[in-house]
Amino acid sequence: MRSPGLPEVTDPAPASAADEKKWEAFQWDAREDCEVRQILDRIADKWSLLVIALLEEETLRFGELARKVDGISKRMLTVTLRNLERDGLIQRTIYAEVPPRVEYRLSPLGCTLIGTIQALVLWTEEHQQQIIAARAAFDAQLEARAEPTN
Amino acid sequence: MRSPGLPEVTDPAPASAADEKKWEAFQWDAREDCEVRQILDRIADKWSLLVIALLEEETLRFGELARKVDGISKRMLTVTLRNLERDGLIQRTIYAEVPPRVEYRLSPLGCTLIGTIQALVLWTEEHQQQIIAARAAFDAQLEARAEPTN
DNA sequence: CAGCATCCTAATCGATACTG
DNA sequence: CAGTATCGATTAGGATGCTG
Repeated sequence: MRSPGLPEVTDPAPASAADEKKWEAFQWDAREDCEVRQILDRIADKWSLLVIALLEEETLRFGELARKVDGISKRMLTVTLRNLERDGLIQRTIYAEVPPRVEYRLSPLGCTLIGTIQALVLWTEEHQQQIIAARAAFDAQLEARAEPTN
Repeated sequence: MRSPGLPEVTDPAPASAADEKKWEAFQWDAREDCEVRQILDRIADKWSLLVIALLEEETLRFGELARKVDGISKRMLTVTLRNLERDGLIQRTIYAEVPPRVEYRLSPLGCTLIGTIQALVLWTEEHQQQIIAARAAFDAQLEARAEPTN
């Protein structure tokens, strides 16, 4: 399903960046195979946000990334980097040295994303206490409902 | 693993919203069980972004959401709505009527997210052509490399 | 060091049937 | 209408071993 080879461009001219208020129409929720949703899934996936955020600051090698992104496996790091590279968000530079060295950095396109990602992570950091509290309250409600006579 | 019951608050005082540049320290990439990453995974998941974006505009019923979010199953819509409700991002109102009616709307906390989500979706819409082109180029490279003599 | 291939488990998700 | 419960299929993802 994620086959290469450019799967049909349904919407040919959406890149008019000028109008900030295209939201009133709000037609992007339509089809499942809509490009926007596919791309959104990619950049918002479990590891991509992390990797982009890290590369936002500095160029990093594969091993450095592996160490910084705690919990990621070599396989998933490879997959994530490949996807981001395929989408043109990061650039991969191979240095022909004796111990192979490969560096990853944000591409110009990727750089246009950092503001948005910063905002998202910042929002999460600033509201995590509220969310944790909300979860606790919700779970308490559930338990109270589950064992009313206990 | 996603057990209820408030799983340990490691970071007790992060809600200082004033400093915009806490990014220089950049310590959020640390532990896998970090709250920020868990929350990020939740709101950035396949359906949550869609649902939040839809509720951003208007209050909607279960069936209306099901129709608007093309491709979602009843199960996933239920799961997504429950998660968002548990995180305190949406509010669920049950009307005791003959044909049951349940309405979902963004909570005040959820409303603080809409700007960020708008930005993310907007970015995707504005850059989708570039990404599609990057993918095509990347795939072409791969194929050229795979069959050099063919 | 970087990273691909393989195997295998665990989690996700969709379809269906049933309930208040 | 608005879900819940169950089951089977699909996929993501981790561990490991091998290559340039």
